[in-house]
Amino acid sequence: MAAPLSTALDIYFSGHHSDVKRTSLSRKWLRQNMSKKFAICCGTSKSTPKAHPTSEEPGTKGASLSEQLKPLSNITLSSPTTEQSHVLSKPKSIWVNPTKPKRTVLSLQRQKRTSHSYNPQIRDLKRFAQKLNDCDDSEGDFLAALEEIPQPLTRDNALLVLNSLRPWQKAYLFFNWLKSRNLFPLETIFYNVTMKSLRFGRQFQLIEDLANEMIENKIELDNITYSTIISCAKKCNLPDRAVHWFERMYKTGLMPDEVTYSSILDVYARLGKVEEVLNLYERARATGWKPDPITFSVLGKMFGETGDYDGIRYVLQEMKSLGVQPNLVVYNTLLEAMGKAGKPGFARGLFEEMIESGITPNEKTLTAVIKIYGKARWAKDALELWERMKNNGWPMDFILYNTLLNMCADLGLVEEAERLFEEMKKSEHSRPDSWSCTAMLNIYGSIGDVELAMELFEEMSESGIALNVMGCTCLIQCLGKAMQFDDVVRVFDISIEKGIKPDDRLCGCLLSVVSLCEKSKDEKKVLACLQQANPNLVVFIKLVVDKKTSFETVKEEFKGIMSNAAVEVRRPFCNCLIDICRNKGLQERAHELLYLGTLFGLYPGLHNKTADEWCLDVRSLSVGAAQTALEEWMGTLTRIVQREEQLPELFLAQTGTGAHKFSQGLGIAFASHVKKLAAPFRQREDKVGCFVATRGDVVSWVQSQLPSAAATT
DNA sequence: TTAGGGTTAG
Repeated sequence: MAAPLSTALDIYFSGHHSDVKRTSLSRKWLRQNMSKKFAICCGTSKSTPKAHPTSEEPGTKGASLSEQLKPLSNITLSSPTTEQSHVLSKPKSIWVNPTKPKRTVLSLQRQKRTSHSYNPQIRDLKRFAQKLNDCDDSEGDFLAALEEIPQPLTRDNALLVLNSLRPWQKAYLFFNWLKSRNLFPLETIFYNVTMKSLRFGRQFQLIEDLANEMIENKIELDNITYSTIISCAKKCNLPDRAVHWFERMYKTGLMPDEVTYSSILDVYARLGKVEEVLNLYERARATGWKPDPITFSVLGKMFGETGDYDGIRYVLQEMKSLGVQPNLVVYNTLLEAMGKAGKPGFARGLFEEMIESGITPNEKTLTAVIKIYGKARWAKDALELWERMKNNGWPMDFILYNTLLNMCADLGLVEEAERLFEEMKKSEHSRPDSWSCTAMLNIYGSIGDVELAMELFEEMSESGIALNVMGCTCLIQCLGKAMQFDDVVRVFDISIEKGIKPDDRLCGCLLSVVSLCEKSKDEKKVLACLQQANPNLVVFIKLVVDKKTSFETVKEEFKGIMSNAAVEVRRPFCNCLIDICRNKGLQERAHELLYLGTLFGLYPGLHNKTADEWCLDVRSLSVGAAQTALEEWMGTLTRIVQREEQLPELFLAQTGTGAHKFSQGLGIAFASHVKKLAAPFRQREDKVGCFVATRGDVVSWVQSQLPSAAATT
């Protein structure tokens, strides 16, 4: 039988592929169709999958709600099956009768809470509940204290007490006591209140036990029950259980209201199932639902997680077209999302719009915006905002303090950071912690001030602030650059002793320190550290620096090392390995490594070609890797000239000015290598870190390198 | 927490 709830949307959205193309397609589709009252065709295939409806939705009349909803839970929520992929691969143009109302997927009415009348005993009961809260946690003491309960213990009185008990253990004990006394039937609300308490204690198993008990005793589970179960599963990082209960809800014929619905949207969003979220969202919208700001916050966060700028704009556009005014949380979420999508300009606009609308930013807003300005290196905007924060007395907390410190590190604002750090020391609620110290170590590392970095390191152990893995990395990097290898080893050993677990970034840092060692005794010491952190990496280094190792072996092992490393450290790993080889005069191996790095996609955008201009962009390369890339490029150009193939008018090599104002070494080293190779590039005066050559320059350079060729022309 | 959903740090 045809799936009753199926519409064009079922076929279009039933896929479980989360690739970007489909997601953006879905959204595009959503954008175009949201306001239309009927579904339109969405496929071109001529064949009709039997399992799906064509122009009608047959078989829905008289079907139970549970049956009607089955396809939704099966098609939308469960894992993909061959049948579904079949459906997906053969979409069919279909029309849905516009006069037929959309089948609902959520109840537009939020579940009403029962109102209770004023309880004249409220003061006595509150006092009694307080006494229970104050008594010892042991079951015996609690039950003894219960003997003094004000009489009579009516349903309402019991509920009031249950609601006032905390922590969860006491509420749970009281609930079980009520059950054993059998004074009155324990209806849904008693379970809901108890579950709420259990949720605070993250006791998902107990909540699930209670839910099963309700089912067994035929006590109705309502929207509040389900949303409590789902949000607890989410809190306990058990998305599968959240989905399970959501599906069960449909199967039993209970329609979720918007609270339950947005809660499950959030579950899917956190699982990264963008398409499912959009599917559910669209379906609900199509039945006339006007989502509230919480839903938009969920969507905004989801798009932020994938840095999906179009998605964020879609959320804004939806809110605008539905006349939903963003609240503080929505603004915060969208600002955060804009940051993740790398759109500082739009974030700034949104922030100003928020202020304009009369909303006062809180700590989270300011943390998001300061972070964005810092990462974008917008010093002017960051400092202006900081000033505004002070002038307006906007709220600060220690996360915001630490974010300001990180911003200072990003912008190289050393004095400002030091002032702020001192201010934190004097403050009552925002004393420096590991994060603050890490930011300072980062700053001292960036300006290469080993003394200040080590001073802070000692100060930390005196004041009992633990060094974390990132602080350790910053400090070791700083010591390495200062060639203080014994201190590198000392800091590393202390860190391990104190229980720091080395991560890939720390390994990358140690690897870069290895590349700085000039004496073999230093190299040995640092390699011994690396041996503890990542023995495989040490094995690989030995293999690579051994001339006898074949390229095929290097390639195989390279693959293993890189696939085991976090994505963000793969390129730095490769850069350092190239540096190590070059330092040992193993140029050929360095070229092989650069080739492998390129092969495995670690250097996207290294070469950029247009008809008029070829560009070598070495901005993300280390000195050795950049030199290797330049040699490689000159070799390629030589071959092209010799073969008399087409060349563009202009050649460009970019080193950039260094991502950080303290790291400008690459341009200098590159320039000297250009000179050494007598390559025809000259540094542009108007643009630092940019080297240019014309076609004529390159051709004559090649000819000068090949005297015999020059003689014949 | 006063029966249920959303937002801050390398």
